[in-house]
Amino acid sequence: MKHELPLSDQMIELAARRFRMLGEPQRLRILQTLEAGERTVGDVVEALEANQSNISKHLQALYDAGLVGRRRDGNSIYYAIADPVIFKLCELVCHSAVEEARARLAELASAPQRRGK
Amino acid sequence: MKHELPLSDQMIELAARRFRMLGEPQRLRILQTLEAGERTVGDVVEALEANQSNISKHLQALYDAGLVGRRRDGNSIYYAIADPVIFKLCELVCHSAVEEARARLAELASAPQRRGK
DNA sequence: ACACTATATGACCATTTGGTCATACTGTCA
DNA sequence: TGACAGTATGACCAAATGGTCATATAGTGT
Repeated sequence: MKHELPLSDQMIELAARRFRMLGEPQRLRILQTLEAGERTVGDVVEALEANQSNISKHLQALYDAGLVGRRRDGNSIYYAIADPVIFKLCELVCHSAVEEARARLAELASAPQRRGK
Repeated sequence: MKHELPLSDQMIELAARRFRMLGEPQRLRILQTLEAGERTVGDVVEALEANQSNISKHLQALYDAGLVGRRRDGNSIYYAIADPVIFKLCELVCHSAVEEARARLAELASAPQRRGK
């Protein structure tokens, strides 16, 4: 049994930073693209039919955050997931999000009290 | 064995929204405050020595996102964690963040190639 | 050296976001 | 009803963020 003492502000900041990294749809798509294995920037650009600058910047951000690794091979740079825990996180979030949506729907159906704005 | 087919854009958006909710230090602090049990807005304000508007808005956001629930009791409104998976998420993120920081330190110590900007 | 490919980055803009103040709303009690 | 406590919300500002264009950088092959 361990006490859950409040996390230090540093820790909070660190965790928030990581969550924020995962809080962008485009970045989630990129990570999803990398799930099958390492990919070059161009690969991702093509897969997502996106802007090169855009992908490059997001990958840089993910790299700075330590969520992906990279290696150079000739002209290309291969990015890869650095920490698979990412997918565990996504899985958990998706499940809970779906559950929540389901619950909200049920609530709407039975007692139509509004919740959103 | 199940295929990991790409999540729908809707799903991605939903997951991103939730991650974004967790991507604010102040909100993490609020959730942490609620970890021990339901609390009124005022309780949280006091615990975090924060601005009332600020807390109220964050709680509203968390509520809209379905991360917390609420009930009224007289003048007060009690907020409570709606989905404990939140803490699992935080735990995972904190672990991985710490690991990553550790790795970065080790790397710095041995081969001082810079990573951040 | 030159041309070419792949990636990174600075500049710029539009949008979003969080914080705060003042104020409105809602329930309680006399 | 009026005074009060607790909470929500509109208005405003400053800062952060994402997207895109143009350009810079780095490696390859001739």
